[in-house]
Order: sequence, then structure tokens, then C-alpha cells
Amino acid sequence: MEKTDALDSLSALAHDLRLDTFRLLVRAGPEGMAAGEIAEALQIRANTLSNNLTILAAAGLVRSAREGRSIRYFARMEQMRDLLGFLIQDCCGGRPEQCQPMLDQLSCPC
Amino acid sequence: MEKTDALDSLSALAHDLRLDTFRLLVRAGPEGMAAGEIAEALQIRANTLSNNLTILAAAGLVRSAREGRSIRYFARMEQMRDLLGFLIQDCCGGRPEQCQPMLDQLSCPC
DNA sequence: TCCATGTTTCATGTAATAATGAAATGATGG
DNA sequence: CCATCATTTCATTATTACATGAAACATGGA
Repeated sequence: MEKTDALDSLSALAHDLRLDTFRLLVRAGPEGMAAGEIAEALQIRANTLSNNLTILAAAGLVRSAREGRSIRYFARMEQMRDLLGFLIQDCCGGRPEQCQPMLDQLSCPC
Repeated sequence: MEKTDALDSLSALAHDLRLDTFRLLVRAGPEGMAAGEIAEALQIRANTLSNNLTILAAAGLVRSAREGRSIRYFARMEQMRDLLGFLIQDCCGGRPEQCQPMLDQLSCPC
């Protein structure tokens, strides 16, 4: 991942509503959620959500697909993985002795 | 890590100069770098850097220590680890089957 | 075809963010 | 204790991000 893509993703996630939206979609999994369902769940206006979904989509963190009248949104886990990869690579830059101990402490809560 | 802390860290990193600064400090390792050295390396004004170092410090991503006339800055890897942990936990929320494959693809470049 | 539903686009006002020059602070060596 | 160096603080200005109401667009059903 390029630095500019990482900046886009970080900016997209560095926003209360967008972080909530992304987390919600991650939890929704492969079925995704319709824009209306998201707005309902997060108690926000349709157009505010739409603007922020556009920003998440531009950053590659979500994708959309029309389904009848509504439009479903899905979290793009690949992008999330690439972002984590970028941040980790960032930390390692030539200094494995600093990076590895950090990663060892990182455990997946699964 | 709390969501509000994660948002602070994400906001702090979602800025070209601050991301560069943080990466530089990570690479500098435990010796850290004086503010003047950072400004020199990144070719930016002292006060611009100072403002952005303050933001990084408020987010917990760097710490500082005076050393003679200059002030040294250090990357706080714990905070970075916690942020990564938050983002990963975020992705797992109740859905290990989605999270684990992602993590398996994540390898440390060390 | 016409209407209702779901979502996005547009225009606008406002608030937050960012960089800058100038001045102030703090620390050191002479 | 003075001069100097390193860094921060302050005030100002420009830019950008944000939420909103109103209007537009697309789809499916009567």
C-alpha cells in the first residue's frame, strides 16, 4: 500500500461516525447492510451517512452493490488488512528488534 | 484502548507530515531525535513541526525529553501496538471467521 | 404511467484544521 | 548574568471538512 492510500484510509477512519459505520459493516459480515439499515442503526440522517459512505468507499474501505431499491454496503477487509500491513511495515523499517516484540504482544481476540 | 483514543491516534496519523514524523521516529528507535533534527530531515519549519509534535504527543504516539538545549522525541510503540490491537479487535467483533484469514495474511516484514 | 421508497447530489453556512511570522520561553556556555 | 541557541506559543489567515435542508435520481409496484 502506498502512503497516499494509507493516508486516505486513516483519514476515513479518523471520524467518529465513519469508524462506527465501518465497524458495523465489519460485524455485518458478507451480507453487508443497506444504507437505510445503517442510518437506522446509527441514528443519523440519510444524506449525512451517504456522504460518509462515499468517503469510506473512496478510501477503499467499503464497497456497495445495488439490491432492488436499496444499496447494500460491505466492509472491504482486504483494504483493512493492507492498512494494517502498511502500519506494521512502517514500524519495522529496518528495525525488527523494535517491531517484533510489539507484534508478539498483539493477539487476535478471536 | 478506548474508541476516543483510537480516534485521536488515527487523526494524528492521518496527516502527511505527522505520518512522516512518526515513521522517522520509529526508525530512529530508542535514541529518538531532537526536534531540530526532525525539522532538518523533513525540511519543515520549527514551529510547524512543533505544533504537529504536540498533536502526536497528545495522541500518545510520541513522548519527549529535554536533553541539554534540545528536546528529543521518541515514538511510543506501546500506543502503536494498542492502536493496531483496537483496529484488529474492531475487525473481529464476533466474527473470527472473517478476522483470522485476514490476520493470517498479515506478515511482519522483519 | 404514476407514485412511493430509498438513496444520492447540490448549495450553503459553519466549525475545525493548518501553516505562517513574530515574539516569548527555557537552557546552556562563556 | 549575558548572549545565544533550540523550541514553543501566539495571533492571524487560508483552507478544508462537516452537517444540513432541499432537490434530484433510480427502482419497483399499482
